[in-house]
Amino acid sequence: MTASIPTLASQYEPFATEAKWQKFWEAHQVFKADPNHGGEPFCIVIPPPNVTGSLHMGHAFEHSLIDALVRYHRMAGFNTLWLPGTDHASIAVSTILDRELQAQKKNRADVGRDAYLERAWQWKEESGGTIVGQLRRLGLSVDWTRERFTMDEGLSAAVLEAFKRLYEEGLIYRGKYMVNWCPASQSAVSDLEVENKEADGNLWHFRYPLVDGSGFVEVATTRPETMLGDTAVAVNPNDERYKPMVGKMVRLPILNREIPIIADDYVDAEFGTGCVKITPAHDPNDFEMGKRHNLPMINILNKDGTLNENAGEFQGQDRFVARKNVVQRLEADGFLVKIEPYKHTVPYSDRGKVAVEPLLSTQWFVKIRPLADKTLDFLDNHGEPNFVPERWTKVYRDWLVNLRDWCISRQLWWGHRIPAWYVVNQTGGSITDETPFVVAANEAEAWEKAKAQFGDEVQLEQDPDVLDTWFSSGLWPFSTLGWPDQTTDLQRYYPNSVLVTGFDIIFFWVARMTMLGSHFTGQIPFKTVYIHGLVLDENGKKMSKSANNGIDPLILIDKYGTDAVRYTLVREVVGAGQDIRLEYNRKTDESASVEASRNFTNKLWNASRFVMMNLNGQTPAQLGQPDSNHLELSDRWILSRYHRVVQQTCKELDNYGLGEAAKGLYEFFWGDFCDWYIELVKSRLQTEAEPTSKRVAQQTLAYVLEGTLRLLHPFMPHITEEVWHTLTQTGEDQCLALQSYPKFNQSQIDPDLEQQFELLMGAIRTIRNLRAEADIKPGVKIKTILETEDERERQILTAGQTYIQDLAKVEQLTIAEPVAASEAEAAAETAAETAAQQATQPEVQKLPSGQSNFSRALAKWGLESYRKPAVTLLFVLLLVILSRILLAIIGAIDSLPLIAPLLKLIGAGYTAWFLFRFLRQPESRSGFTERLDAIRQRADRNLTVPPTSPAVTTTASVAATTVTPKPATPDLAQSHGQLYAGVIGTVQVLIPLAGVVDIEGLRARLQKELTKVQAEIDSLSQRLSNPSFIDKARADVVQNARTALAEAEKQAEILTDRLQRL
RNA sequence: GGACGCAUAGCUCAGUUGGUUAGAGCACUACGUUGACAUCGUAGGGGUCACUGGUUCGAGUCCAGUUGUGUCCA
Repeated sequence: MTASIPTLASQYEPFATEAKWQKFWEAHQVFKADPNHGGEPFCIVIPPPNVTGSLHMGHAFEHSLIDALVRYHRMAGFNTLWLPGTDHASIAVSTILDRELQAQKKNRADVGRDAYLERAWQWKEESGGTIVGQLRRLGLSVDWTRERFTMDEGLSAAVLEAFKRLYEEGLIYRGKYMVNWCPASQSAVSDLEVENKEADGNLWHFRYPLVDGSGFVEVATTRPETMLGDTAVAVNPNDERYKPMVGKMVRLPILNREIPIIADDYVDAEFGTGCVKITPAHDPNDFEMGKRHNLPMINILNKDGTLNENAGEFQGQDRFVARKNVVQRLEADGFLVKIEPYKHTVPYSDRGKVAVEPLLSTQWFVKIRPLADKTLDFLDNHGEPNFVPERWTKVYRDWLVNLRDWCISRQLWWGHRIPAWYVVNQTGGSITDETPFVVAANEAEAWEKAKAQFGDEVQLEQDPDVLDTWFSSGLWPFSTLGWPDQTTDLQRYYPNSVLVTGFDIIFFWVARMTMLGSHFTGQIPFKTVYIHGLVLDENGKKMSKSANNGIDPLILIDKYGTDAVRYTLVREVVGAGQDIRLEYNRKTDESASVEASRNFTNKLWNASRFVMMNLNGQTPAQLGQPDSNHLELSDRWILSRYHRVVQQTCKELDNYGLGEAAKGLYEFFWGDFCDWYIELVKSRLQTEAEPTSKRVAQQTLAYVLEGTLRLLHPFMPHITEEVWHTLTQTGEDQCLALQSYPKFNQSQIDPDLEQQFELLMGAIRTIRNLRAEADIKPGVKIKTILETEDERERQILTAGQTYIQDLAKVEQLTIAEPVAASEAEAAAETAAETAAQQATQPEVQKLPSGQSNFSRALAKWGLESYRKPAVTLLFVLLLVILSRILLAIIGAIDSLPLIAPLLKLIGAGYTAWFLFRFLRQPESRSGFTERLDAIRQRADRNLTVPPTSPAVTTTASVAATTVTPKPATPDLAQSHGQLYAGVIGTVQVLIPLAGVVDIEGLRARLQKELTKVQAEIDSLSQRLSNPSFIDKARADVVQNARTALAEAEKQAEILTDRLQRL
């Protein structure tokens, strides 16, 4: 595949690119896992989205995180599988279909089970198709050949097998218990599908008369209509007030049923009147009490929430209508004591959005304790699974400890039908609570079992109910891999490596998987559980359907591109588990944070364009790795930064620091690579540039860009794939997604070098700052003097002088040792006197002590590579000859009286002129050291050295229009009018200005800086004068403080000096 | 009522085992269209680190409490 040529477009256009690579990856089965390949397995199963419509931002977020992890591990050499699929979502889909029927004034029964299921499958095809399309649009690196659905053939077989085994082991039972009844879906729901909401209600107080006529007891309730099902009144056995009444009977108003007063520890004597009405069929606590005291359990509700025949005159009324009527009747009969407003929590059905009723009914349950205990054992004794962040372990554990038996039957049609067949001929042809049944993996087996048990004449009917969806999703990590068969996939990829999911699902799903997984496979289904936060809306609210504040990821993808959206979501993550907030403008469908990511993709695109435009059509492979023998300062710096970011990125990714990794790459690429390195190498890429230097720059650019594309690939797969193909010119046989992830090379990381580079960048920033302050036009080239007493700083600045000149637009750069203050003053005073002499007698300042030092510095900075021995030799020879001739001439005419001084002067002047004329010829970096040598030789041999100027002048090499040696600072100040000044480290930055200078502005700026520095000096010296600090703090901390103080004092000195001169 | 988070620049958030003068992106101000990028560049302004107390030579960071806010559980 030929990638488009990026030089054509100056803006990245994501849509064609994304579609292209999504198609490519899938067509070439790039992500198809091969269990027979080598490599440590890395497997993640997708948390299957419900087939209830479309994906929301939470899915996009979760999938972006998973894909980053998966792509990273694949590139890092793991045998990687990411298995996609969807969940049938029994209740959710049923709710949708029931509403659809309701709109047609029909119900489930009207259409029949078969037609209903046909419609359900049709819905699944539509919604599942939408979702799978959206997954593709996200560019996920899933293995589509292994796509699963919770109700497909294999998974259904796994569900039946699991049910059968649990039943045979006595871990599934059928019984009549209190369940949460949802009148909307007319099904039982599990504890988890109930949401408790606080509501303003009332506490109704009633009087129940004692049968013996000795008075009343007063009870209170929030659900008055349940009194119709009361079968007792309970008090605390230790409650002195009621002790004499225990055992007596009261007459239940309206129904006139006689019910007993019982004593039970459960009753809180302090609450209300201390007397509690007991409705065993409609309250979980009352149910328990009812069992303890053998009370009758009277159900007063129909499945749809209306009252049944046990409600007497209220039969057929809706529960809320009946509530009013019951109260009215009690009031009329004189049993109502009072009504007080009361805040209480009401259980609501998560799906049906109506209040659920506790109801006694016959259901299927999983006996949870044995499963939970086994899972707890894995957690407590083996530390499995490992939660990231760790704090979720406690939530998970608490929940496992407090679990109650799990109601798994749902009175719905869409789902896995419970594999129990009732022998209905035993109970008159219909299913009752007492009908015997057989559990089997299929109907044939059921017949076989039933016949064996009940004879050949059996009549069977399968349980009409289906299983809770979580029963099948609890098997997902292994059922998708082929369980119960011992498939190659199962052996290779189970247990999974990581489960990535939201904390809201720990209870629903994670615990189900660990319980079922540990039971059926003897292993926790995943090593690590990575819990991420939620995507909050622009107001920090949880996105939900009911609040209607969801954001469709596709709207943002259409606007900014998939990579931008994915990158935004991942980048927002901090640590792990924290919620992320997505900026979003609902009026314009714009998001500032996604726009920032889009800009980043564009930056990546354009920087890559720049690099490719400057490689002369060569690929990174053709260019080869950066030639270590010819690396320049900036090359070694960016390579050091690059390897550092490789190291950091891998470390972060290994520890689930996805957001940090993404941010680190952003900063490296935009900051280090684009803002600094590319700017630094621009001059080396010109056609007239020195070929070796140019080639090394190209090699380094290509190498770092190619590596960065790999690093970024897990976060922005499409654009990196596109650019990588163009850059490397590889065909269809390869793709970035399957390249290896970069590995860092410790030997390339040079902290010392990076620190030195900080000084250079600081100097550049300071000069730019001064330029801006002094209102110097961006295009204007200026003169700049950098002064520092620190020889090392001078060396660093000298080594990077072309960088300073290039990036700060400096035409003439002087790096010098400052003169002492007293000397400066003296020099300033005598400036006028010496002016004439200076005008006629060019001066060259003394070079820094010892050339050998300087040479070593050059060697250290890698500049020695630019020495051209032959040229040097030739040059030195020329100088020697020239000197000899000059000396000979001078010597010859020296004998003549009076003329000697004049000739000496002329000779010196001529020498200088000649040298500079000559020096201008071979101007290039290679002439750098030679020129220094020349200046030094000349200074040593022929010229007088002004005693007041012990400074070095290293004039600009390439861009200099003049190489006239500059006088030392004070004189320069005199000759140039005013100086604009700043400080970085202990380097004084001076910019001579010809025109009018805003003295006050400069003074204010210097003063501000001085105040800041002074504050630091105060703080540091205070600390250092504290004996206990010196005593107790770590030695390096003390040393750092001393160094910092010294530097601050130097800065203060420089700034004070400057202020005085104004 | 219990548990777990969060509180740092106008906004969204970083800030490693306590150690220089607390950072980034967005927004804002000024200048700039120099042949990668205006979806850009350069520079700048902007913070009593929620509050109170404690530990420490030293606290945004650790401890206790208070306030505000969010989530889960009951």
